[in-house]
Amino acid sequence: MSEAPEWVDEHGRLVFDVFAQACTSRATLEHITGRWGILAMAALHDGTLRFNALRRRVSGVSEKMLAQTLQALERDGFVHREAQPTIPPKVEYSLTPRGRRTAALLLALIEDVEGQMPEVVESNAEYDAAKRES
Amino acid sequence: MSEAPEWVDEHGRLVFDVFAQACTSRATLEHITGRWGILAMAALHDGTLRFNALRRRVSGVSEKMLAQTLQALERDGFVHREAQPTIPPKVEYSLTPRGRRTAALLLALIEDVEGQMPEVVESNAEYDAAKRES
DNA sequence: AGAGTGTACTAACTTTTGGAAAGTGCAAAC
DNA sequence: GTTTGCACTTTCCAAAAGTTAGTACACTCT
Repeated sequence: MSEAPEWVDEHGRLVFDVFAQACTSRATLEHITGRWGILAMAALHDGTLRFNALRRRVSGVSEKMLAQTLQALERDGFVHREAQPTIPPKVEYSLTPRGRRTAALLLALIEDVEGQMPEVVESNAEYDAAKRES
Repeated sequence: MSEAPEWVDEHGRLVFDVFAQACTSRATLEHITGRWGILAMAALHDGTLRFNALRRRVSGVSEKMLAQTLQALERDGFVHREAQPTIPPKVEYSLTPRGRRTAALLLALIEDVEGQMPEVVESNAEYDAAKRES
């Protein structure tokens, strides 16, 4: 049975490793942790959104980058795209079950970061002060 | 008592919001979720590493980007830098307690992604096939 | 009725960023 | 005594991101 998928080694373990330069998992990780990926995923965790609604929620994205980001996430199976061929067009984006699981982790991360921002701001000030006097 | 810090609103809630374009929390989030930030944090979660050891672990980083990434993480208080003024120089990087907490979330995310890579690869293939026939 | 706005993009162009290579200054190994 | 390693910084060019304009049509406002 040489039917075994290529992504397990001789011991049956997954061979994906983000620390390996050429591993495809690194690209996938970048899609979801990238500047806009993480925000798009988090925004969609609250529910389905249309393209421009998403664009307003993720303030600062350009249309080009949002489209590009969503295409990557759709290709990886995190996001579902449903287009109605009406005029004007209506396209709805939502998370797949897999995407929802991952988005939950991203939300936890976002909350962690927002929560420790006071310390981060203080840390920044100390670092800058220390460097200025050197 | 106008001693109240600027980062709480009139109801005592934190005002940091990564969805707001100008919020400093967005920059901080990018430092840890950026291409190299997440890998550096994850690598340091296993223990203290020197600059070049870290560079070997995070395969593919240029020296410039690793230095830049570590400086941002140190400034934000996620990473501690300890330099011994010997010749040749010896600089050790480790996570701060705060950094360790955040790194744990990043590790969970990395494991989640590595674990679903088989589905991702399949999803990629379907997406590409669907697009090719259109 | 004609102008303006909204929809979901793509294409062309410009600016910013990332990476590759070389420089630094000295010491230990070969 | 030449190569190697250390922890970076600087310079330069390619790649990525952002900005702007265009599409084709419908609905709203005046």
